[in-house]
Amino acid sequence: MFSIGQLSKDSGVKVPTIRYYESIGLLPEPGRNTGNQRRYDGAARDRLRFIHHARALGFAVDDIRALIKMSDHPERPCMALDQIARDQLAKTRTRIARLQALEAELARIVANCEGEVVGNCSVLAALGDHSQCAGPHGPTALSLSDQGLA
Amino acid sequence: MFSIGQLSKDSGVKVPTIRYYESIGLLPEPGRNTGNQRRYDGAARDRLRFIHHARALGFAVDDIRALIKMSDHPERPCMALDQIARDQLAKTRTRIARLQALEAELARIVANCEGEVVGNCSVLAALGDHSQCAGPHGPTALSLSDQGLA
DNA sequence: TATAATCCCTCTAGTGACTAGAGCATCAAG
DNA sequence: CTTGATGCTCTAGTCACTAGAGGGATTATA
Repeated sequence: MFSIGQLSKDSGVKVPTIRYYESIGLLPEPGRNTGNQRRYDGAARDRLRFIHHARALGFAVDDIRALIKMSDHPERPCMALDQIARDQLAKTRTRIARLQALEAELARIVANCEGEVVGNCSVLAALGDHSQCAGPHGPTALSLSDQGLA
Repeated sequence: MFSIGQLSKDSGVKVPTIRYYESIGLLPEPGRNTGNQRRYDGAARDRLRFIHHARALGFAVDDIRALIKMSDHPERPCMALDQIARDQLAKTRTRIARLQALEAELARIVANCEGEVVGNCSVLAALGDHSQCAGPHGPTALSLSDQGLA
């Protein structure tokens, strides 16, 4: 049995984040010692590592909740589980593609700058005039929230 | 002079978002008609388009604020302005690189699945055991907020 | 045993960039 | 003059944390 600080070091998850995970039901409530401090066991550490790894791979908390729920039924087929992972892979690829389009556009904008004054700066001009864009970020092609920015 | 709804259509920015931009000082407060409704002119539309385009390229609101401020001094050198754009390009490239590392890891995890039951699912195993990872998302290599997830 | 440093507790509020909804006022068309 | 769309303000919610206040508990050292 160990303290929340020890668990934090073992797992790489910050102390407030561990408490946050408990508050949203990702981690079960642990036991307490006589001084009301949380005391964890190896199972808690394993689950927290699982959560941390999944978050590091970009899974949403809701996905992780679903993964944990499924892991409680080891006899069932794992199709739904794999599907969550495949969806995450697809989301990641979509994000990469969109960011690459932005990268190309930004590179074009930056390349045109000739280091003069603001008044005739090509960067400002490019930002102000959407029609100069060759890339795929037309008014409807990209939603901001899909860029991983929101 | 046109209404906020018309401005929204012209710019591709939703009505509540326009009001939000005004509330945080990105857009100047427009005039009102006798019924207290906002009335915009072409300059407002141009500025909103500028903001929209910059957001679509991933610039943070604070960056956009800085860009707008600089555009008020057309006689100054545009170095600082270009630097913001170059920083954005660098950020975008960093995000792409990190997402590509995640993509590789996810692809590896998903590829190992043989479609059986949850109990021996390789996806769960891979998520639970960080040490299986070949990629660069070690415990300290990636912070979650740097993935564009936060 | 006393004390100091470190750790832990709960609770509230803040982050970024919006989005949703309540409850009401105004406008444009027929 | 009515009706439906549009507009107004204000509050609260989103996501996944993070920061801070104001205290209590534990542990290491003197």
